Amino acid sequence: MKSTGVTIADVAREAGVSPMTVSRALREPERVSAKALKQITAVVDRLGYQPDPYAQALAAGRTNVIAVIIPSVTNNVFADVMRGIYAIFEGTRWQVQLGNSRYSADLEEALTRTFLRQRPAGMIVTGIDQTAVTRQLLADAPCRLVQIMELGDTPIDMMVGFSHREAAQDATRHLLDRGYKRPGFIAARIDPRTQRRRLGFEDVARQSGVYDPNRIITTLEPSTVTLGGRLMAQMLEQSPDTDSVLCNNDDLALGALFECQRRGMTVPDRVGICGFNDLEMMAAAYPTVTSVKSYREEMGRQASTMLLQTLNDDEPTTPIVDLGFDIITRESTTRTFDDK
Amino acid sequence: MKSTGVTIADVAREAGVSPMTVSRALREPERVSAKALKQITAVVDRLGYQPDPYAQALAAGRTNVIAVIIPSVTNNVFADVMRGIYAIFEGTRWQVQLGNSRYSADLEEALTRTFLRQRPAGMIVTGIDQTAVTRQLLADAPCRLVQIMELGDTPIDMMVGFSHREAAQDATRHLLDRGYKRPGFIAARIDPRTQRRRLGFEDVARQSGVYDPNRIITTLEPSTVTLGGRLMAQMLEQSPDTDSVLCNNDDLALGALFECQRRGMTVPDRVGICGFNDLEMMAAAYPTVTSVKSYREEMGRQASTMLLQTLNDDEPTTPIVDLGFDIITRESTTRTFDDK
DNA sequence: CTGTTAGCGCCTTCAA
DNA sequence: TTGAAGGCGCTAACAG
Repeated sequence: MKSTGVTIADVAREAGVSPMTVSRALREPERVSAKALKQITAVVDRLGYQPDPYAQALAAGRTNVIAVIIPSVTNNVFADVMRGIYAIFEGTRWQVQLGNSRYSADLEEALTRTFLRQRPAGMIVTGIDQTAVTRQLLADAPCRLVQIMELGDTPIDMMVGFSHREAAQDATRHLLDRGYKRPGFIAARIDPRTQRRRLGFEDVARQSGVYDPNRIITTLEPSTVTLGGRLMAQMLEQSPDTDSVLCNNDDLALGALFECQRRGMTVPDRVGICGFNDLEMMAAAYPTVTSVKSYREEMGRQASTMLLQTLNDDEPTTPIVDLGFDIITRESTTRTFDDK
Repeated sequence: MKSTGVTIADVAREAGVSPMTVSRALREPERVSAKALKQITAVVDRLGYQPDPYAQALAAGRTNVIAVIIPSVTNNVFADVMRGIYAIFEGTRWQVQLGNSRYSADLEEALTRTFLRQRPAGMIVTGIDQTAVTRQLLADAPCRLVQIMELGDTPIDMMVGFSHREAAQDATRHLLDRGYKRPGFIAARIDPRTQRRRLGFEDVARQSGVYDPNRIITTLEPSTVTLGGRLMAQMLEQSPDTDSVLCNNDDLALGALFECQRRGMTVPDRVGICGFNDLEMMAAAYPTVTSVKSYREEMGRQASTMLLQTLNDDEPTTPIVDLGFDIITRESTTRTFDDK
């Protein structure tokens, strides 16, 4: 079975040059005479020649594949990151290939193997908690790599992210600064970043003398809005005096918000809610909730830009980029029709 | 640059057979003697041999790529579909490759070309509104194809979806059945499916004599929760007596819900809200809103299953599968602390 | 059941 | 600036 049928040899014949010249004309046009180039370009257009990526990969020993591994395709957070990545590679000669590790280190290892076998031109992977084997595979890989989402002291190569622990610290401080005295923490889908956020919460809660393990509720279930409601309900039942919650993400925060409304508890007066990521919907929520803004699309863009630089034999100015975060508070108008 | 370094020739040498036998052992183990198979398997494991996918593609003239084209990577709807697709192809020898057409028919055409050049083993594309050129490309493609999301009379090959127009008709009828008299329709990101939903709304509104163009608000902007709030506000200003809205999707519906709360309008008493897709969050929303449930993950699974059947030289029982939809109403408890 | 032969389409290397 | 030779790693097609 042929590909499109038209090969580099066809073009060469029609253009009256050797296949090699066509190959060059396509990849290094400046190393081909203007005359031949023009000739070849015309024939390529006329015949609709398209290089076979597999033959290219086989012959050249390298590819135009940018392998990206993320833990979830349904999570908005990674969808935003991917948007940033696609934005940068769009229109370039590089092809983004997505792998979904489904929050499993083992699956990630298998995926890494699969990808590496394709000799990608570059890789983007999520987080810093790869298995030792995966880390080794990546370190030995004959391509450049960016770890995204988090920061750490031992980057495999390059890194773009922010400190989830610090972000959670700041968010907790923010709650305390706003006058809340008994903050809680709810989290689902315990991945490494969730853990670090919990640590950040605990850091500040302890420092401030408001730490209470009964106000920390976590579960391994995947995050959903519904689950946010359930966890909030559980919180209010086991620690009824909880006056605020830091939620591990915005889905949980939204669920918590709905649960408060269901119970007729005013937000943010009776209960303050702080989410994480500041997804678009948080800006529209009413009553208003706070959230920790992460720069996800920018993270994808930054990582891709750095990778692109290395692909052009250019080093990025810094191998580690901290994108930071922001606590976003919105006008906290209480509902005018308050409950008793 | 070598791939892993170890090739089929290395395995063959170590196992004392010809490369061809190794190749066979890997792809059609039953056509190789038990002894040779065992021998080869051992060597493969010991050397960590991994076939080079590019060499395979080049030599065999076909690939293990399943090309998928969707219009958005950030839209939850497609994330769910993708989850279904990944679920089916996970663990098989097929590799899913995702393309993002960003709601552009031109980009879709370019993407189709790019994918086709890779001789995919199968394709999944979104919708039925491809350009004539794209349709032709797909029709001529040397692989099987499933169109998803919608149904139509002229499938290119196979099809899995549901009727958006009928769904919107039913949803509108549902609002009227619940006693609402002045339903509106809001939509953003006018894609073909959105158009069909609007038609469905208009069908029933006209039939029932409640059609009013001032209660139809659409915009080309992408859907967001914030935008849902804005459109709802606009609706209530230009047609203050609107008593219900069919929203083109759940993001808009959520925004509309928040806007109603901001204005102190009770849902569903003063205003009924119906979304589209029934995303997970809709189950948790309070006050409750109705939504048209679409079977997105199932759609991905069904499409993939059908494709898989054809890849195994098996025809699916039907080339066109209607997955239908459901109107999901939740216990519509009004808030007990009502406003004036 | 196994091996031989001959490419797949392109690119690297080297020589002209 | 151009071309010839050779091979990337694998697999069809055919013999044996």
